Amino acid sequence: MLTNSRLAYHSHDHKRCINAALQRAKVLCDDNHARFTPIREAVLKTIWASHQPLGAYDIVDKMSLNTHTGKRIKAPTVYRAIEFLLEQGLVHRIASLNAYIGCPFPGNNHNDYFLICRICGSTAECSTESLKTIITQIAERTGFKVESQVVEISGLCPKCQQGVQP
Amino acid sequence: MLTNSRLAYHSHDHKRCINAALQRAKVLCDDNHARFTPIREAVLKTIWASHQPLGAYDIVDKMSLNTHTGKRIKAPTVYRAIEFLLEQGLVHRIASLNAYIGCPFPGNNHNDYFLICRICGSTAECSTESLKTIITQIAERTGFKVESQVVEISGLCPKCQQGVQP
DNA sequence: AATATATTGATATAATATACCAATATTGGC
DNA sequence: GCCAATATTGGTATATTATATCAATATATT
Repeated sequence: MLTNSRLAYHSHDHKRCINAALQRAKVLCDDNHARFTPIREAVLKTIWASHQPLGAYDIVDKMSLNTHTGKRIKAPTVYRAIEFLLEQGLVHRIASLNAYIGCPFPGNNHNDYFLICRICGSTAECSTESLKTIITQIAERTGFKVESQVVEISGLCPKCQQGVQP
Repeated sequence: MLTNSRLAYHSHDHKRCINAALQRAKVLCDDNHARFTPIREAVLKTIWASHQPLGAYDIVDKMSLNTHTGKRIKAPTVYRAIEFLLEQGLVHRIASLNAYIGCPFPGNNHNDYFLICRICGSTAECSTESLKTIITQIAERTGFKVESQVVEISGLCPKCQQGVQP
């Protein structure tokens, strides 16, 4: 099983997460002959600022702060960057939150699901064949052909179970 | 495993689904000392008009048509009814579609997931311990405590796999 | 019947997402 | 390098989904 839950739910040097994500993104886009433009990079960096999913307008706000100029980045620009990043598998949409989170292992076939802490919001991604297998088996018993899955688990992360304030 | 996939994906007398759902709702609300008012009943009936999840504003539109008066039902009224029906477990929200669907077996503990046909939109609900068990096991390996789950599977229903137009 | 509580009506507005067209930047063929 | 084709971004408007608020009405409780 692949997961970033140790990073998502425990203290760590998050700058390394960000740098690694940006580095991976560069390589992956290069491989795909896709253009990793400054705006797309900035949006990805903003999303990776934490392990908590970020709404599109949160991204708009954070990026507008960072420009230090009068120019505000507009929603369509951010949504277009998100669309690109989703296509490249660099971010995921969390449907139950209307929010976006960086993918810690892009390029993998996405049998993934998310663990979303109800208290601190930190979200880990997990990827495992076994869940996909079970889902496919159950679905196919009814004659349904699985194409994609949205699996979002809400609950308490290890820290928040202990009453540790984030 | 509990599922309504046979009804959702095959020809049947849908009036019976509607009547059964409304009847179950009456009983369940009665048991819970919750008021199954005319508006709540009308919203539930509208949602049960098909096996396809319905957006809140679709419900608004359909109900306004049905009144035959000048009075349009307004969004907040519908959302309040939906909120009530969600609390009673009579309908579910499909997060990936921002839409609502009737629960075919309310009162059960909800380890459920949804099979959503990409073509015709028809959606079946399934409930099985095994999925919940797997999810809980995988999550707890990382120290995460599961509270609730959103599992929405997209793909092709039996009919649409055969190119049958809905 | 009188009061408290719950529900609905009505308006406004928040939050999320997309359509559209013009302007600019980048790529690929020559 | 230059030009045309394509992709990206800027900017405005608007669609879609959801909630806040307060008044009016209906129901339940005593």
